[in-house]
Amino acid sequence: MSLAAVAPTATLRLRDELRAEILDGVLAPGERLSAASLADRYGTSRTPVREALVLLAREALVQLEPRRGAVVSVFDRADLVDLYEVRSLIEPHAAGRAATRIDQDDLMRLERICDRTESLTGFTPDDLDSHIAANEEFHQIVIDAAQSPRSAAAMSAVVGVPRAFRTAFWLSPEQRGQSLFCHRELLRALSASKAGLAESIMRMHIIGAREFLSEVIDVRA
Amino acid sequence: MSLAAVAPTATLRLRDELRAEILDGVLAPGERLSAASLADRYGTSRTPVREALVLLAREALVQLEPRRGAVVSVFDRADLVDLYEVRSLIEPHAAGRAATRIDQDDLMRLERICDRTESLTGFTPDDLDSHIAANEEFHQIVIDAAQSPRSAAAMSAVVGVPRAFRTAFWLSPEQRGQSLFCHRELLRALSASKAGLAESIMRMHIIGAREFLSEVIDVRA
DNA sequence: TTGGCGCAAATTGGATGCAATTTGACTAGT
DNA sequence: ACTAGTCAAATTGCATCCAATTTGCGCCAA
Repeated sequence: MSLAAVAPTATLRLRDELRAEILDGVLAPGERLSAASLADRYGTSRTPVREALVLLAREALVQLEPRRGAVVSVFDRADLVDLYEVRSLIEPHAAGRAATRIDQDDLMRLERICDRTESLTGFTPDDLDSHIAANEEFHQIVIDAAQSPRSAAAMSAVVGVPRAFRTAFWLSPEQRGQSLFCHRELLRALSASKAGLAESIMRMHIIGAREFLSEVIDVRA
Repeated sequence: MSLAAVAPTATLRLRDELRAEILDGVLAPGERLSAASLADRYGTSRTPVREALVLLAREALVQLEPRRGAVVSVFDRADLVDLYEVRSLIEPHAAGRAATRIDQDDLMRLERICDRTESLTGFTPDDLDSHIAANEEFHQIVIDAAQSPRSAAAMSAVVGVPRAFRTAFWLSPEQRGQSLFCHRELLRALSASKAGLAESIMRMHIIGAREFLSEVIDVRA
């Protein structure tokens, strides 16, 4: 019966929920995460909590010291720039590979995402969420299409931008326009199997986002 | 009192031991890893075994399917090329950053490693191990010196070359020479804070290794 | 003989219990 | 008043226990 959505384990659910809460700022940077209280909060025992924390430590979202528990990682401007620098290495590479490997089905999915994004003209919280989700979906499809397990692994160890920054990004009409433009151009390059072009577009896309976010933070700080 | 080597937890010891055994081929690719038997084998309970497996899954050394346990990942030529392609993105970047950030102490450690490597002229198992260990130490120092947590995280999600390949590499006198040459040149570039040069040397170093290993595998297959 | 069904054994994921370490508050001494 | 020392409470890491799912063997029928 179809793709049989296997019941996700409590560990994975907790990992996703905790990641969301950390990125949303519900769990503040520097906050200590006691396994017992988290287990209580989510209605599970400490075992899956511990395993989820181990996973999040690999994503650099929490820091885990032996015998001393976990604290939510702080995320400052240097981290953001660092993160985008690594993304600007891996994702263009993935886009280039994807150009010669992506299938028609994924191309259509990318196009639908572009169409969906274009129709979102408002700035309501719902629209923001849709933008963010669509963007993540788009990038994930490209990474998967690259068929490079190590690229995917490296990316998953690196992503994790606090929602505050993502929101700032999508609140800018100019960034929305640029992002959609890049996605459309990337789609064309991928459709035409133009690896070098796809790589370049992705690099511009990522570095552009980095520059914008970097400025936004500067203004705030 | 020094860096107080905190007692590593059983989880981390198991992670390291299992990783070593997987890379050494003691645990064969495709082999099913039952938590109970591993716990028995290492004299612990299943809890730390499970946590170690979760960690190794993030390094792509095992594959973990919910409710169905873990199997040792297979590692073929495509994996090796994929791995080195990602390394060739991240490590040169790290080397470039390290050039303007590394301190005198680390430079001296790198130099000592080069000296140590140069004195290893034999091809005994011990010498091979020393080569492999020295090489890993060298690269790790550079990555740490880059002071880029995301680069370090991305690398740790990507490394893990089966010992058979590493051995093949260091059994080649030509590769030994090239490797030492690259390390010495990299050391000079880092000492002179020449970021672009350091990056280029590292890129050549990684891609060179990839080409050699790729050929070796072709011959075998 | 071969294919499908069913039940038992094995195995996983999660909960709980326990010893060891850490935390942090209180006391005592300067 | 402030620092050092001590001891109890909290918390971690690991072992063990239990329910739920998967695996694999045996049986039966075609």
